[in-house]
Amino acid sequence: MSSEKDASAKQRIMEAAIKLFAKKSYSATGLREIVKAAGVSVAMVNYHFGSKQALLEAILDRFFQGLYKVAEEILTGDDPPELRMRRYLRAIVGGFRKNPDLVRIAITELPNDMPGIVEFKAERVTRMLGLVASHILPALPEEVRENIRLEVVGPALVGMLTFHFLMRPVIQNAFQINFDSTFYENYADELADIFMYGVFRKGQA
Amino acid sequence: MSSEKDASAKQRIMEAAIKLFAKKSYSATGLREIVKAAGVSVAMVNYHFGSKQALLEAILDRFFQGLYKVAEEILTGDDPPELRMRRYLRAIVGGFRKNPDLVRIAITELPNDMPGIVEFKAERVTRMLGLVASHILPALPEEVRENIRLEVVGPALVGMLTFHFLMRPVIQNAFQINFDSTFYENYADELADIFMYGVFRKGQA
DNA sequence: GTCTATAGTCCGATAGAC
DNA sequence: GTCTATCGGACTATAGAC
Repeated sequence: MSSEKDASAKQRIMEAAIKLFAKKSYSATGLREIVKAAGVSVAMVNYHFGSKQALLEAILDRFFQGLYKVAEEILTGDDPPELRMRRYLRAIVGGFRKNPDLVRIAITELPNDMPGIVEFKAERVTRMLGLVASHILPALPEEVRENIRLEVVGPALVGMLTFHFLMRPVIQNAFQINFDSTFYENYADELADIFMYGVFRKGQA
Repeated sequence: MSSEKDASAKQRIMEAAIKLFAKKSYSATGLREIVKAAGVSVAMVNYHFGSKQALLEAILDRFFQGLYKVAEEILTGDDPPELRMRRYLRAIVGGFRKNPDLVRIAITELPNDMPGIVEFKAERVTRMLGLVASHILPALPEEVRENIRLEVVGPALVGMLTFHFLMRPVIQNAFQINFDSTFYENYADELADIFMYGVFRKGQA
């Protein structure tokens, strides 16, 4: 249990699948490719996860569990909503940086019409946006709140946050830059500024 | 040539492929499914497009050609940059509304590592963001411009604009709303406000 | 828990007739 | 331009041995 090489077969399958799904998409990745990278046999996927689709659901679940956790830790409290929102965006960006593959998979695979996945994903997205809305909206002044359509602002924010990680290879190629820690030093705050000034019309903290 | 039923086989293949790629993704859609919907035989895809991948490239091309056209028509001129930018966002949203399937395909398929597609997509994205930047940035006041990192603001804007169309079925399910013309009446301006106040720190026009 | 072997289906591409 | 037939391979899932 000391190194990743000792990780359980189940864990190794999931790690390999995350890498491959992010790189080539869920449906373009074969089970053979996943188990080869994980060093196990095809039968292990169905033994440990039940099916290829259940493996994808387990991966998406990991992504959303992380989001819920951050939301519940950071959005609560009595600090001004702008401050809590800014901390939240920093935490989200930090989490995305650590797991860009999960972001890619969540964004590219969620919209697809796979039977049984539709309800699954709607439930998770609802819960996610609901957490943010319930903690932040009530603390905003009336005149700001009445001009916000949550069903417009929510998806816009998520798009703003995720698109960079979704398209990172393309953006990197297009701008010829390295996404090192210098790039990310003020990244979350630049996005937070856009959102704060754009939606709340104020950006301090 | 009067109705869509009379459209050429090539056109019918492309229309069917757009619907299916948007619904199920490129790699989850088989040629047999496409040609069945188009009322032709499998051989016609390779005859008219060369390969399944070339069909996808033709679809992505249609999407980007539309974007270039809008950019060149609307971004040019001597009006204040805020005004041109707002008109541009309105036009983009209008175009996306007419072809939500194309947006879905472009966003979900662009990041995938398909050999030969990588250079293709990087070239198009570069050209797209370059058009916007070259028409708008020079007209902005120095103190605004120096605080903008194009490689941050560009993708954030694209994410904000596309995410709604990418996730429309999920959002619809989550918020239990209809995306009718009432929903879209002020939609583009709400996004434009976020962008204007967020990035330019002013939102008139 | 892990394997091998295989069942049964579907894939993209093309040859060749019309 | 359009078709049918078919090739060779890859797919997911599972049965059964250890």
